[in-house]
Amino acid sequence: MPELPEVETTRRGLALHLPGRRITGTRVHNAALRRPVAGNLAERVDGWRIEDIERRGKYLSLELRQESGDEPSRYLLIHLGMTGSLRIDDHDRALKKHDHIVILLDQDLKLVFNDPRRFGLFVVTDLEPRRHPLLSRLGPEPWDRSFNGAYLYRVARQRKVAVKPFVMDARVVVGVGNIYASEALFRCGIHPARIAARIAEARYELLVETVREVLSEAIEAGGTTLRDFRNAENQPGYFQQQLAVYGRTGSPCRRCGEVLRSRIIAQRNSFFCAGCQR
DNA sequence: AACTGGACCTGCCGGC
DNA sequence: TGCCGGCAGGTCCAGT
Repeated sequence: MPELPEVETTRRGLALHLPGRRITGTRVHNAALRRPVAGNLAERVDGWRIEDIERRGKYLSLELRQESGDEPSRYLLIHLGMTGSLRIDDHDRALKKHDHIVILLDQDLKLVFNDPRRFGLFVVTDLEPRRHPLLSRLGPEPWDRSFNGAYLYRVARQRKVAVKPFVMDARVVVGVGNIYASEALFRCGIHPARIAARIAEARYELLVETVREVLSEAIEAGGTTLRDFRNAENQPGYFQQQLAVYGRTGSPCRRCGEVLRSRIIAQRNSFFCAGCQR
């Protein structure tokens, strides 16, 4: 489900409700996520106040503080995996299938983590998120100045992989998943199977621009809803209407009319126009 | 160091 | 109608 735009959409929705809320309890209905949820989650977050919610790559971090104030912060690191979602509900609203974790809040609210495939993560830590092992080796954010054509060109020197898995590698740049990799590469005319080391710096400059463009537009549209993505207010995203290649195998390219193709690259289905992309 | 394939899960869709 | 295979938005790890 979520790539960066869907995670950012979720963050923005939660940011309207969570800051200032006090955690009054937790319910773990199924701890078997990609890693088991800490058995002592309740005692580690009970009574803490949610200070802020941030995003790093596809991770969300909730900063928690004690009411007293001078203790260091504690954090909930949350990853939505392929099918995860977070929503705010009224306290007594019934749970749904795959609602694995519930964080009870004051003002009769609750934060609910739902994840059918359970590839997501729900981690409590006293480490600053950027120092946590899950996040410490992440590459730049797409809008960081350090993410530029020269950087991509340099990093690609020793890579023999195709450019699509290259830009989907979170150590290279965060947030670009299977949908937006295909879309960005289409927009800048780079063939997804082209070897990363065989792309000129100028074309990488272009790729940086189109990655930013596609992600920004998708955030504007509230993300892409293929099957089940919902934001924190339970509304779908609308970017799927603007997808130029993803999931459009066999349809005509909107730019040149050629029939769009797909093929598996590095175990992931990849969509492109053989006429527009080299 | 970098790449590959497999593992982790459930739901849904199409074909028979 | 039901069963079965294939596929799905993401990482992570072991083996090479």
